[in-house]
Amino acid sequence: MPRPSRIPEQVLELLRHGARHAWTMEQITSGLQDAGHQADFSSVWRAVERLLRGRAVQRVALGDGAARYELAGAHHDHVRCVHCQALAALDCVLHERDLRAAERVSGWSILEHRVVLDGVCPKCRAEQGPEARGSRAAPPSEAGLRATGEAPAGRRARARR
Amino acid sequence: MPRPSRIPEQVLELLRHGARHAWTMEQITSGLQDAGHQADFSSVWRAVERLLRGRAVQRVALGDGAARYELAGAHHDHVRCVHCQALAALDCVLHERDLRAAERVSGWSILEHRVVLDGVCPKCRAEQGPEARGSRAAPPSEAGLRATGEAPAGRRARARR
DNA sequence: CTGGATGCAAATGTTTTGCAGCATG
DNA sequence: CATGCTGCAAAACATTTGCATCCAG
Repeated sequence: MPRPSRIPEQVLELLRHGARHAWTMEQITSGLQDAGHQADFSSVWRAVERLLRGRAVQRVALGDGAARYELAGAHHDHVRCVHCQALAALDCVLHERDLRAAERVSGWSILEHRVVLDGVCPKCRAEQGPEARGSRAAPPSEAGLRATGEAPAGRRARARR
Repeated sequence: MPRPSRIPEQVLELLRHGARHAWTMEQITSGLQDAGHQADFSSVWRAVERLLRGRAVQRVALGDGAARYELAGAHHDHVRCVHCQALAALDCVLHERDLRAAERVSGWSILEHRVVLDGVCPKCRAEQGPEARGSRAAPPSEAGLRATGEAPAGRRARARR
């Protein structure tokens, strides 16, 4: 084989021990660079692609237009704060029996699932007021669709989409 | 008011009666054009944005890099075939009680949820073989990650991401 | 007239690929 | 000394915005 393919390992290392649940490609790249590894974006991209194919990493779409990657296995779902865009992991909220039921009803075989919840984090609920609580159906105006705050853990500057 | 703002209405009409569950921006645009409406992409984009703000339409991320839009309300989850990329709607598989439980455990207020299941549609399971069934954890090689087939209902030519 | 909607074009951001070089087995 | 990983650059895509224009009120 050619070069010992360090980047995939470095990516795994980062995903295992980094302080984040789901990483954008850019976050992975700069994460590696911060760790002292010289890593080109496209090399990282290809490494992640390989890891995806090898089922070591999975892609999650949080609905904000940026693809995130996280370790496969240790399954967890995600909650995103509609105010500050904070992201947290949750123990799986979808039960096997519900998946089985869905299989029976639909006729599909279900292999994986990804759940993204939109909500309000405890911090924002405390700060920005209790009016964000409870109203599950249709909040009055357009609050939250274009959240203004910034995420705690340094997300990208521009809130796309 | 200015021009009678026909595009948002046309978009809603399309989403209500079109033969699709979730539409990409491009699908909406060409759908309107096929319906005889002259619709510029950016005008459609802004119309959808308005509909999003007005809570008439919601965005769903299926994880393939293209944002989809669908009517708000009539909530349903999505299953996507890892072989042929077909997309189907499912009755909600996530129960209120599980959401409440997640709220209690996490301390977040949960407003919305989006579930995307990956699986194998009945057609592909019949055609491409039963080996795709059952193996929930880690399929042998890399089957499905780069599905080769094309979706039944005319999806875009290139399978991006 | 006025203000918002529209169309066209271009900017922005992200993902993906082409290609040459190069380090290991 | 061939293979497949790397890096750099650019292409391909998708999303978003600027701006002049247009039109119902």
